[in-house]
Amino acid sequence: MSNKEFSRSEDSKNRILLAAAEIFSHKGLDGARVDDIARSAEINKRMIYHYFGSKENLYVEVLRHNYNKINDLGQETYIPGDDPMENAVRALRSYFYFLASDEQFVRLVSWEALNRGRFGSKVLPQFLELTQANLGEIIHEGIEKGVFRADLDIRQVLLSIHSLCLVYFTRRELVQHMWSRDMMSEDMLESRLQHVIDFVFNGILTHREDCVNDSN
Amino acid sequence: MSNKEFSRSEDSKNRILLAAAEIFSHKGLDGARVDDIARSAEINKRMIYHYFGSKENLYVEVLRHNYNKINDLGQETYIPGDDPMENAVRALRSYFYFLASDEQFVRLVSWEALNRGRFGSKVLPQFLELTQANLGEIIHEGIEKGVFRADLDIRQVLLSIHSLCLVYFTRRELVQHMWSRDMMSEDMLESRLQHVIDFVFNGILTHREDCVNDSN
Amino acid sequence: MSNKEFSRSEDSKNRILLAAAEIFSHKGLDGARVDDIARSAEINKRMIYHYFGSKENLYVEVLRHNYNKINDLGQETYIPGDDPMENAVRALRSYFYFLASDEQFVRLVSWEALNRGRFGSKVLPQFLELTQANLGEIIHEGIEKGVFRADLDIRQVLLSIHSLCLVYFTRRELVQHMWSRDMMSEDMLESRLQHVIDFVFNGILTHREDCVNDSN
Amino acid sequence: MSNKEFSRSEDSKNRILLAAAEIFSHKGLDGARVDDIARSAEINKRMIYHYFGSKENLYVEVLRHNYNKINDLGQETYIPGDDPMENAVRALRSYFYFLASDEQFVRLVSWEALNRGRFGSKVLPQFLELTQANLGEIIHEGIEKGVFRADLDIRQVLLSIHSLCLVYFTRRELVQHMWSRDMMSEDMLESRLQHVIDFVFNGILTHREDCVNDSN
DNA sequence: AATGAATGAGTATTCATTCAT
DNA sequence: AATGAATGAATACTCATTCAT
Repeated sequence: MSNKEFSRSEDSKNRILLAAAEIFSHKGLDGARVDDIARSAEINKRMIYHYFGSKENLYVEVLRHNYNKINDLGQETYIPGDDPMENAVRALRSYFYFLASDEQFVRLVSWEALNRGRFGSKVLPQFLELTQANLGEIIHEGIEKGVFRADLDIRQVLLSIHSLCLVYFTRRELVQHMWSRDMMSEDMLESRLQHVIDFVFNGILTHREDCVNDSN
Repeated sequence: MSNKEFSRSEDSKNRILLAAAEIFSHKGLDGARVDDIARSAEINKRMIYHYFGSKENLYVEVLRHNYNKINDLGQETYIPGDDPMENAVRALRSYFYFLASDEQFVRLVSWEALNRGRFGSKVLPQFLELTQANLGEIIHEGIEKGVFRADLDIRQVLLSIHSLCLVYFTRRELVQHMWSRDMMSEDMLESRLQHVIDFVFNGILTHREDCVNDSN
Repeated sequence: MSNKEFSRSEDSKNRILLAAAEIFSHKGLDGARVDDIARSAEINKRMIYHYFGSKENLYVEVLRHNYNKINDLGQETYIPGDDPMENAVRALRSYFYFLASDEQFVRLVSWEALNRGRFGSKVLPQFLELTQANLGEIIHEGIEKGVFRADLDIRQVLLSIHSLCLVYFTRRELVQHMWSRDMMSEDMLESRLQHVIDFVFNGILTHREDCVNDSN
Repeated sequence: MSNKEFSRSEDSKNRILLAAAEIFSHKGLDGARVDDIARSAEINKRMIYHYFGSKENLYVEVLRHNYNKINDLGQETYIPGDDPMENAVRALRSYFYFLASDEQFVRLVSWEALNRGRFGSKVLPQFLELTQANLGEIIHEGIEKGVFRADLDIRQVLLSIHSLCLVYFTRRELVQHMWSRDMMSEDMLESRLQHVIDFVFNGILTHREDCVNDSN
């Protein structure tokens, strides 16, 4: 009984976690209601306390579960000997589409930022590090190989790339309202990504193009 | 008699607004407590309802009050005949330091984004437009004068610039934890701004510099 | 100054009383709001406390003021030597139209009944006595003259007449809904009154008619 | 298991309803306090909101519950072929003693009348109709059989009978004060009922009984 | 392992009343 | 005589959590 793939209890616990993740991501810790989570998980409220002890604790578990998603990310995009630019583009694309695909993650991370890590940040590993360790190395390599400018502060660059990807999703509603386009359509996603890549490599000044165009 | 500098009631209303802004910005709408606001404003809770009707309404007024801050911003930085780059740098600097100086604004806007404009976005003008109308025109002008690349999608550029400035503040805690420096110190602020400016104009690729160097 | 017809203060006091009467009559003591009364009287709330001391006290004054209206009633309808039936009809008509004309009175008296005289009945004279002292004597006289049945319990008759008139007004809404006619129109009022008179004198049995018809 | 006589929740819900009925009937919607109801029902206040949603809603349920009592009334008093007068007396007696036995009902209905059906009348069927459909038919039948006068407006008669019964209870306190007798004693109740019956059938004029044409 | 019912401490909101001028 | 601003105590309603089974 206990060694089925998923015991009944594992299943319940999971249902709670998924329902909670969804609701916390939409409403935040303070806005979420334990009753709503229970209803959405189709489970008795009491079970939440049985498995997780408290709302706060459940929230932390939801965070942990989401932060783990990052581990699945980006490792496979790095091809050791390859051109740093190629590697960077792959990493960037991988990160961008990860954010695009997982609204829940993006929102949870944002709530957490606003709550100044009331819970998550103290208990959990800093996810930014995880995210960008990879990209950090690529850039470092690119600088060493002379492909990227030597005067760059890698941390600033990482933060900037992070920003360029993230805000497209965190301010989606507002921007959507201004652009009146479906910002999550394939087209729009891809053009944002292209813009970001271009922006990261070229900036906005004209004379660049003279140099870069031919190599492009 | 009634038009003294500030009537007593104006003063009370203001105290409430300021206290509320501070608390809402820290805890969000759901996390804030009316009692805390009253205590912080050193006023009877009843007056909050007298002047604002409800917690929600008070929140909307706080948003309105904050969004208005943008109007005071950036207009004076634009010098008509000047070099678009100079104008852009000034606008960027002005926006960056506005965000740096007003944590409250940054946080309120972020809560609002997460709440998908539960209140603000319906009632209030889209603040992003206001913010960047200015910068938008500068870039447009820059493109026409051939200073900026003609193939730019201005909206994407605006969003990118917005992102590069904003995230430094919205993720301050997390980044601070990684960089272990006081991110709000004059030094750090200025180097972030320099990075952003440089990033916007030059991107990260090496060869640019070769072209740009002479003009630099 | 103080011996004008109505000093300013008298006027304010009156405005409060009238506004309060209207609001108490509509919403009852518990449902009425001091703020509403002040607003309706176009006076500062503080004045209510100045003149009346408390909401409860104001309510009592409103009751007193209304109960006094009864004094203006019915005395003039009684013609000493006249046929008791004529006198009774006149008294009945007078009472019925008094109720018809003064919804406020009817409602206040009804609230008071439901509140089991939480205030009014202990402080104020029993208005039923006042109302019907007159009619009581007429019936008494009618019995002595052999016009009315000798076996009547006058108190029961008075209560019955009172009921027949009153309920038409106290249940107006409900009845109106069933009858779908404007129950306060001249027509409807008069036919109710005629019914009551007829009912009081004749009851509903047929055989009466044999006797009465021809004389009619 | 779940269909025991009364599940625990049914029992709680019922306790709330009964306590609320009692308190609402005494104090009205505005005068009643949710805390009092909870205390009286010996239950946690929260359960009131769990089962009924709001004070107002609970009030409506109390009304519904009370209005339903009418359904249990009067049907069995009607004997098809019987003398209309007998049937009428039975119906009248049944209604009169129903009111006598259920102060709660009488008071709730009265509050509702004063509140002009703020809630009840919109949500619930018109109870007057229900009450008197029965009596209405009896009178109709009586008229057809020539027992009751043909010129009667049945609706007026119904309202009159209603009035004669009702006011004895709605103005109980005031009348009691005047009559100084226990108006709810068996004796007094029965004599009021006899008076009403007599009054309805005979009115107050003398000649009727003898069929006294000549004195007219 | 699971559940329906219950709870106490909180939380927004309202109200009659009073203060300062 | 009058007012605008302020207050404390209540009041309706909510929420995370626990009890009994």
